[in-house]
Amino acid sequence: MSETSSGTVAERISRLFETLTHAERKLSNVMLENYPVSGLGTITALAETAEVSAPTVARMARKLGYGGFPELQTALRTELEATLSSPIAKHDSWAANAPDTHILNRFAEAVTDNLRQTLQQLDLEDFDAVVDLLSDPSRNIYVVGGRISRSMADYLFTHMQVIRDRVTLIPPNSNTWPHYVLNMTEGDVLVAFDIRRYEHDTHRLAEMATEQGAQLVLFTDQWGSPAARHASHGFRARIEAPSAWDSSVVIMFILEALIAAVETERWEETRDRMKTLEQLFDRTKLFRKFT
Amino acid sequence: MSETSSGTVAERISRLFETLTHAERKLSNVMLENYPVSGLGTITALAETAEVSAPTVARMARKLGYGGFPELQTALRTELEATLSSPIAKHDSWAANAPDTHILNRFAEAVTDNLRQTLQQLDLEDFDAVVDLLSDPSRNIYVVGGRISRSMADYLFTHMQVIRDRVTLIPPNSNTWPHYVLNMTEGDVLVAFDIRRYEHDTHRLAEMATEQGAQLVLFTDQWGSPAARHASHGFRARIEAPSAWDSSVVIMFILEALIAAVETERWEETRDRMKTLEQLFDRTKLFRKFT
DNA sequence: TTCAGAATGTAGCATTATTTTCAGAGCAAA
DNA sequence: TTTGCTCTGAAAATAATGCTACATTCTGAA
Repeated sequence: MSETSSGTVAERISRLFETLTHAERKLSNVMLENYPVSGLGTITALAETAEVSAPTVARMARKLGYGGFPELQTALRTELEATLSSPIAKHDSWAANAPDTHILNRFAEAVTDNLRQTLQQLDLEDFDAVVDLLSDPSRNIYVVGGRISRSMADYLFTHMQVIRDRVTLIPPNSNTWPHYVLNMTEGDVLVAFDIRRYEHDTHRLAEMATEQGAQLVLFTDQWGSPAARHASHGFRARIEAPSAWDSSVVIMFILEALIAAVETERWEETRDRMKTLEQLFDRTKLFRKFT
Repeated sequence: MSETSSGTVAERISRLFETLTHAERKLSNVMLENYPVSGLGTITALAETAEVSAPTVARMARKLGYGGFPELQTALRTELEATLSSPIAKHDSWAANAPDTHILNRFAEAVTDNLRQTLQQLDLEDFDAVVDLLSDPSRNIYVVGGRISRSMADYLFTHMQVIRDRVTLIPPNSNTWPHYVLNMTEGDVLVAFDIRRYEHDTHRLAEMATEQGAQLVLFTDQWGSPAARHASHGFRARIEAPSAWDSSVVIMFILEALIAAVETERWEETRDRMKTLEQLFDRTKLFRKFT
């Protein structure tokens, strides 16, 4: 079944993707992005959209097992006809060829529900306020996670570290926490993750930090962590999933939106820092060669 | 509102139908019959299907208010595009009370697009095969991430560690990697994350691991990492976001779905392990009290 | 760094599609 | 039947599309 010359255009692209070159991949993405309409215009139009040359498109058509671009177009039209004539069918399931009951589809359903519900009740003023806090270069930012949410904390830390100075990741081992609290002062920000099962230690840390005058930004689930009473700002994400575990996808989503917003807020500095970082990486690479 | 030059192609045809000539009516019927696909081929093909001449088709396009046949085709494609993308429920906006342009809404749009497109081209056989690999207790599992994707690796590791034995998280420092490769044997599994910018070291690790007989499961982006050539199974996630960074949300999604599937596969063992884990946590807590 | 080989784009050409021109067919009215 | 009109399609002219050959650029290995 792995023959080149069978299946829909999209399938063939996916199947051959590994063997495609840089320009061809760029083209593939454009074709799949607005499938199949983007492939129904002229070869020139498609080439321009994908920012590749027309011959590249023609070569790709060959690679996919068609005699040429027009032949590929005919295939697209045939597919489209079949799709349109079959009743609703369309977006019943997310993953193609998978039954609705496949874990991927059930997960997709759950996650988009979570996302919708979370956004519905998310307080925009809170969001913007947190962006301001995190953008303020005079504040120290501390990030801490729990047993599972540690990865989220880590993710936020990695990105914030690029964007700005004075960001600290507090390690998961709660023995060391007092040392960090010791350094917190009025106006500092503690970003904490506390998803069920809520961790007693996190609660304590929040308490101590706010007593030191730090502001608490709390990420929690729809039931709300007990630490919430100390929080100046909080995000309650829905985390339900068809699994024994909770889903962190929505949390990740909010994090990324936050990061993007902070980044925009301080774009000048961020850009400079990113540039410098690139250079430093290059030098590291060079350094390695001589080791 | 009865102007010729407005509305969809179908609407215009209906509106003008009475004024159309014999040959033009024959043509109209063909066009409406298999709308809009029949109009997307060449003018000659359409003419032949309708058993009229090509000039008739061109004249008709003019009558409908278009500059020529190609212009009519463009209109058809635009309509089609709108039709195909709208069933996916154009959410007016995700976050209540926020303008569409708020970063949260733009992000939500991008992420759901990413999710949809990723699932569309995701290979289910690959997915199921990876679930089998990760469920097989006789294999050692190694997990490794890059500079950013490290958090993803960490997240997977944390969960897999609960579910099963013999899971190792390879640290980000590539100096130590050979030590890990040394231990890999036939049938072991290396789960690697390589999102752009692709890291040369990761590529090398993949190479060495597969030479040792390990199977490579690779998470990458839509452009595909160079390490993919060594991969037995791969997931290509779309990572575009309205930000200077890429979005890891879809990767996280796939991870969670994988984890849920593996968990289901070996539910008996997982349940026992989770129960034991709970008890261990309780004892840790107790232990603390006396410290 | 240098070099070979692959990948990509440019330019021109062959092909195909579209439009225009024009002659003939059909039809209604005188 | 004739006349004049519109409609229609054949064929030529024009425009565009898509393909091939070749030059340039890029990439990766030595």
